[in-house]
Amino acid sequence: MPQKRPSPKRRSGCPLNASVEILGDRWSLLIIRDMMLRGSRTYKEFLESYEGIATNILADRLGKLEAHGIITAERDPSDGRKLIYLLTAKGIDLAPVLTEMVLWAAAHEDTGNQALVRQMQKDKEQFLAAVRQRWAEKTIRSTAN
Amino acid sequence: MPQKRPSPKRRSGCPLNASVEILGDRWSLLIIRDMMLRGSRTYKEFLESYEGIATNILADRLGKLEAHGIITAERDPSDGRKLIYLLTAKGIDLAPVLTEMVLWAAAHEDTGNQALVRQMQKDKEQFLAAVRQRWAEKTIRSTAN
DNA sequence: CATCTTACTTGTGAAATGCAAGTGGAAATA
DNA sequence: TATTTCCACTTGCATTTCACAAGTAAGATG
Repeated sequence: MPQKRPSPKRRSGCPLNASVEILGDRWSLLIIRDMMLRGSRTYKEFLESYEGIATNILADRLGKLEAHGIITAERDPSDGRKLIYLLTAKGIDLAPVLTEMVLWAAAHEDTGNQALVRQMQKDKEQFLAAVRQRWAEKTIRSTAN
Repeated sequence: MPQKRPSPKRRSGCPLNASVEILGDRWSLLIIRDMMLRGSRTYKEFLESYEGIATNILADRLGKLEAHGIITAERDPSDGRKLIYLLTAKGIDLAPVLTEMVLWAAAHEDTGNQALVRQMQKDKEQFLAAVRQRWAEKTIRSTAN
C-alpha cells in the first residue's frame, strides 16, 4: 500500500521547489492534462496520447503521481484487467497551473489547440469552474481523497 | 556559438507540451524564481541559491533560457567579467505560472516561506502587479525584448 | 606582475530516458 | 475447455542527462 511521506528529502523548503520536484519533468503534467481535459483514465489511454510516452516511463510516473497523492488507482469492477486512474482533489487543484502554462505558451510560442486557448482567455475562472465541475461529477464516489 | 531555432521539433503542438518542453526540468523555474523574486542577475548569484545547482547545469540552463528568449545576457559595463542576466517580457510573463505553482504546493505540501505565500493568497493580482512593476523599473533600458 | 574573481568547460560516474521485447493475469473467442 | 487477445506492466540495453570535482581563460585587484 503506497502511503505518502510529507517530504522524503527536499532540496529546500521553497514551495516552488516542492512543485518542481514533484512535477518538473517532461511527462507528469501531460498525464495530468490527459486526465483533466481528455478524460483519460487507463494506462492504455495514456499510451495513446499524441506525444508517445514510453511504457516504463508511464508506469513510473503513474506510480509517483499516486505516491504524491495526485491520482488514485482502482481496479475496474467491470473489467478486472483495467486500472482506473482518477485525479484527487490535490490533482484537480493543478488546473490553474496547467491553465497558466497553456496561456503562457500560447502567447509566446507557436502552438496549436487554439480552441482551448481561446476558451481559457475568454474567461479563465469560468473555464476552471467547468473543469472542477466535470471532475466533481465523475468523482461521485470516493470523495475521501 | 550556440544558436537556436524557435521550435526545433516538438513532440506535439499542444501549448502545455511546449511549456513542458521548455520549462519541464528541475532547475529552469528555480532560476527564473531567483531572477523574479530574489533579484539574482549573475552566474555567481544563481550558484549561491539554496538548492545548489551544479555549475555545468546552470550554464546549460542559462543558455537554453536565453535561446528560448526568456532571459537576455549582457556584459556588465562596470566589470567585464560579469554577465548580467535579465528576464525578458516573455520571462516575466511566467509570473502567473510560478505563482500558481507556489500556491498549489503551499496548499498541499509541507513548505516554507509562508510570508510569500500569504502575500500571494491575499491578493494574487496585486502581487503580480508588484512583480511586473519591479521588473519594469529594472528594465528601463533595453525594452526591445 | 601575482593573485583573485567570475563564468564558465571538461572528465567521470551515476541516474534517468527511450526503445524493443517479454511477462502474467483476466477476458474474449473458437 | 483451450487458445488467443487484451491490459498493465517489467526487463534489458543503449543513449542521454545529471551531479560532483577539478580545471581554465579573461578580467579585476593589490
